Amino acid sequence: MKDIDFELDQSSFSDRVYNAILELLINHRIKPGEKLSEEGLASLLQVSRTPVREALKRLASDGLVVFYPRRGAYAKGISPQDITELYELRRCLEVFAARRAVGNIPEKQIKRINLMIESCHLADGGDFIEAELLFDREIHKTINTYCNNTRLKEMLVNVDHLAKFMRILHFDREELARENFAEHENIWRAMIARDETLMIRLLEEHLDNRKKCLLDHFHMMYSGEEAVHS
Amino acid sequence: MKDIDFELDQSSFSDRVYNAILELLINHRIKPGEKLSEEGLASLLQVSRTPVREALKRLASDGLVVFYPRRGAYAKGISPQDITELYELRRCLEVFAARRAVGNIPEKQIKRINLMIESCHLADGGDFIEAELLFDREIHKTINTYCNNTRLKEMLVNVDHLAKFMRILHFDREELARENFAEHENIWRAMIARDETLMIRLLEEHLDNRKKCLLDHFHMMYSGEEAVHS
DNA sequence: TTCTTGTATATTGTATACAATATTCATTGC
DNA sequence: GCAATGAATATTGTATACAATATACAAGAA
Repeated sequence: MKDIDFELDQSSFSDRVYNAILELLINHRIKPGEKLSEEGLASLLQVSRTPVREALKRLASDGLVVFYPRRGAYAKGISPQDITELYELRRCLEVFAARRAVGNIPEKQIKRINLMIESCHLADGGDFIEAELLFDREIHKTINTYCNNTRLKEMLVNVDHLAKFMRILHFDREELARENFAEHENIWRAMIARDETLMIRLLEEHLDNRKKCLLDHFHMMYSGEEAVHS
Repeated sequence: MKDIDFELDQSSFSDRVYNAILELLINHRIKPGEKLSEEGLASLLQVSRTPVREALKRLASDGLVVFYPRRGAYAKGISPQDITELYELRRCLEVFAARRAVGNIPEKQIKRINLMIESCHLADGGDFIEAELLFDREIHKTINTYCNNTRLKEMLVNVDHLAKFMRILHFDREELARENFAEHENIWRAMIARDETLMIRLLEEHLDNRKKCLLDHFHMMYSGEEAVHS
């Protein structure tokens, strides 16, 4: 008999704790600079310190957490320098990935995303924000899926997590979503038209805009201070 | 009184075990596909399983080790696909880093490297191989140091480890060193002349050559097989 | 008060213990 | 002989124990 794979949740405590803490960081339930006590997280998540420690070490590899010897783990502090560095790296990696993905995306996926764009055009207010988020995720997922490079995929996921973590606060969510959508739509149209040069230009502009936006917010919020809870 | 930092070896067992296993992998004392028993490494390195596990998890994040749930850690297997993917990623990251480093390198460091090039020209045989290795390391270290992007630096170190790990066997060490040297010297000259366009072209050619060289060796050694100890 | 200094407490880094799952290997049946 | 089965063994994943270090806080000196 062929091995019917029941696939009963292979994920370990370590993995689940990793994802849980990642969520806490990305949703800003844990803020930059905040201490991550092993015991505290262990009792919060109802496991022992061991899987918590493994998760924290992994998050440290990801760059979201910093370990100070014998003093424990802290959520990474964020400085304008960090934002600048991250977005420059992101630009490098995403442009590379997008170039590789162009011409690799199956017709079905193209249709799927075109439909999501339609939805955005039809929706408004809260619905638009929701629809735009789905479109945003899907376009990034598509580039990730079809760039055909395993390690690059991991790095893209990583910079994505870092970017989310650094997106500390946004005032006007709808305005942001509108800007994001306009930029993404243009990038997407260049992608499916296979106009690589245009796509790269638009993608670079997009990321530069997002970087600038983040930096402006950062400076407005923390003018004078060096870093957020460094 | 100013804090005179005695700096008495902050490194933990975890760190030292990590470096030890990394060495074993890079020097091919542990071969691709080989099992990495926690108990075995623990007794080899005279520590408990805990720091070994932390080191293995970190190496897994680095992509040098693969974990199979409840079955343990294995040195990553190598396929031509892996080599191709790595060198394409390396090209992306190193070109980016080199562009950022150009014009950032202090005069003193330029002189230092120029001297190392001199040494290579003067040396021959085993001495040349030795001198070329030093020059190779120094040029990469220089790009890493002056690219001014923390996360990028970590990624460069990572792809460098992966590249070393995949460099399974080389027959003619001197011929390889000569080729490497010629390419590196040209790249370096373009860098200090601040001819970015030429530098990028030479760097890309260099990495493509190294990739091809590795793939050729791989195919010669394992023609027919799918991967090395996958 | 403010700055030391010392002690109690808490937390980390590592070792060990233990339960759950893989692997090994001998035995059985074909 | 070879595949299937199952007990014995080994290894992993997680919990706990323990020693070393850091933190917090109280008492005393400047």
